Amino acid sequence: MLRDFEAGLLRPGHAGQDVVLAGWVHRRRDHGGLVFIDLRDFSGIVQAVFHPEDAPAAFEVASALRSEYVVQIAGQVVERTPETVNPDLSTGGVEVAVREARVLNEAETPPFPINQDTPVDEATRLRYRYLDLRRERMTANIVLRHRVVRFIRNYLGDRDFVEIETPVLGLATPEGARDYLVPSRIHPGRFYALPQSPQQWKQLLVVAGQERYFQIARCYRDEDLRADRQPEFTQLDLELAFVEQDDVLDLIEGLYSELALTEGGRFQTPTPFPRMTWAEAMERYGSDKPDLRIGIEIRDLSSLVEDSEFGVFRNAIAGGGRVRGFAVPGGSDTPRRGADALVELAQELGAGGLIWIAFDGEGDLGSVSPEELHEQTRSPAKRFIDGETLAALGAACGASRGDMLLIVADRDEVTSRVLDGLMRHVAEQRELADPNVLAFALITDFPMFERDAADTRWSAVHHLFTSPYEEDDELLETDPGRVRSRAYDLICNGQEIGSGSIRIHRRERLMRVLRALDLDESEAEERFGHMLQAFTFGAPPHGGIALGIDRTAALLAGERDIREVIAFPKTKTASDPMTGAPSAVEAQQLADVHVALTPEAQASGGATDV
RNA sequence: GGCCCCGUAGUGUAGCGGUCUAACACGCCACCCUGUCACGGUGGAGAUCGGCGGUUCGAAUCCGCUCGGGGUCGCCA
Repeated sequence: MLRDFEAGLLRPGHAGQDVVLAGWVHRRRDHGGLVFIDLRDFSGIVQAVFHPEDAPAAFEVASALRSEYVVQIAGQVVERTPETVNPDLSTGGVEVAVREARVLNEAETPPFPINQDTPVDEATRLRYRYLDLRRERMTANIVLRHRVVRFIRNYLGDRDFVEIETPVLGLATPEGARDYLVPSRIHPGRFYALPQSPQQWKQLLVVAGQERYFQIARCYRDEDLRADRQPEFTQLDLELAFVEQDDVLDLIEGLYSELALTEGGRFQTPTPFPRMTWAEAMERYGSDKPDLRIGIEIRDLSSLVEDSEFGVFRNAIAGGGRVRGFAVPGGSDTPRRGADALVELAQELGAGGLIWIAFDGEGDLGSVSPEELHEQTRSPAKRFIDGETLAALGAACGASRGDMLLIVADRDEVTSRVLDGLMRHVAEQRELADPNVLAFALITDFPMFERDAADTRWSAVHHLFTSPYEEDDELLETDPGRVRSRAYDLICNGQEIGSGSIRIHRRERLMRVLRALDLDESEAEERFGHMLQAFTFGAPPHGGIALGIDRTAALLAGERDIREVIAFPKTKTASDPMTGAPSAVEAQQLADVHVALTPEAQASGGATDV
């Protein structure tokens, strides 16, 4: 070994010991006649002192050191005098009096500071990712991610789960996300697809008698990216035989609450996790992944205004819609311009408009007469709404004076989307969500089907193998939109963390669902024949869930962007500025796999000639 | 694929038609400094303002295209 001790572990108890350390020059402080080096290794930082009298040769070396040089030093651990102790450093009680020093490698001046957490352009960070990862915050994030995965493996291993790998080269499927395709050399014109998730494999493993399967699985989707989306990402995938919905939910709640306790100690994590149906979540929050930290709920105000002379309200109700809204605590301080911006946001989200009602003053709404309340309230709809109604609307939303109501009148689908968007917006603006809280919840009973983008046919909300509620079975043929499924999500702080379901394990039932989706038998046979056949050989009832490891790690690291917990992420255009991937390939490589480029692809730099 | 934002020394920013011969901080280089720890002091080097084209007497600044990065909608069963 080039060292016999780690820098970050030195404590006053080691005083007097001779140690050899190796690491990077984190910072150099040259006092002319005395040089301090902060020596950094994976374990942390310790101060090394170079005295010209005590070790002239080492002092010479120290004078030549620069940031990120790699050095080896030998010297004695010395307890610092009280006035020179550095309380900000875990090793601040000691320093190393260097006797010998050796440069193991020199370093160019880094393109951005390694020794401080300053913002740096994302592309530059990725181009020098190995330097970016040297920074303390990133090092910690990567370690945290490791700890998260290790915790999961231990937790599930302790509960008799078996980790099983599934193929990366699989069958392409037309539905769902776009596949990453891999051409076959041996089979001209045929392609593998990289897995979007191990969904079918895990069900087949349960059919295979693996009653408790899990995998930390890499998944690939060729779709446009976001801050919380990468072309390749990692799921905790798991599946169990002979379980019902609550068994899976209990397992996930146990796993995540203990994970948060162990690796997210700086967060407050309320337990048990609230469970609510999709319908309840949509009613109370307008979202299937509400941020429960915000603490605001949507209320149905229709009955208060159904006789209103205000056309906006009356027409919405007459058209089968409702009037819904919520109170923004302290929101009456919103300036006119801010209110206009909210109206604009509501329209962008698809609403015809937005009624805002600002109750000025303070105290209960009832502390003044309805007439006075009306007078002290600002709202563009004021002349259509009398004082009593204002008070009633406010009361229904739990508002006091000083608050502001945001009200939308339309079909539920619209009011939910708009109010959810508005709620997130004002919560962000007003910092209503406590950053020190992890507010998990489990959402159940998702609808089974939704209209596809073109609104021409029904498509599965979760996936094809999700089990509908038996009691909704007759709706499969009559009213598919009302069929509820045994699908569930784990959410946290307004984000979906994972999603799963109890599966259909009988062939006839699967065929019935496929028929509801207008898939005929031969088509189904072609695409899912292996699954349909597997189900004929005694498939046990089963269910599972898949959870986003990247999001989980980001949440526990307090990071917004999953790129901060991925060692080598890709940019928004799914490229890697460091390696240059994806790249053109030699013409021969394409020929080997029987692939020809379109003229457009060639023009944009496709293959290179051999 | 649509919409929006960003691109100025190594890094982060300022400048937003002429006074820019482009400013500031950190970093870098040199010298000084024996107890600092975001050490301090003095001096210095470093950008033709992402690229191309246009408007203008004059462009970092305005316009178009393009490249790169980011956000968002679509998309992501």
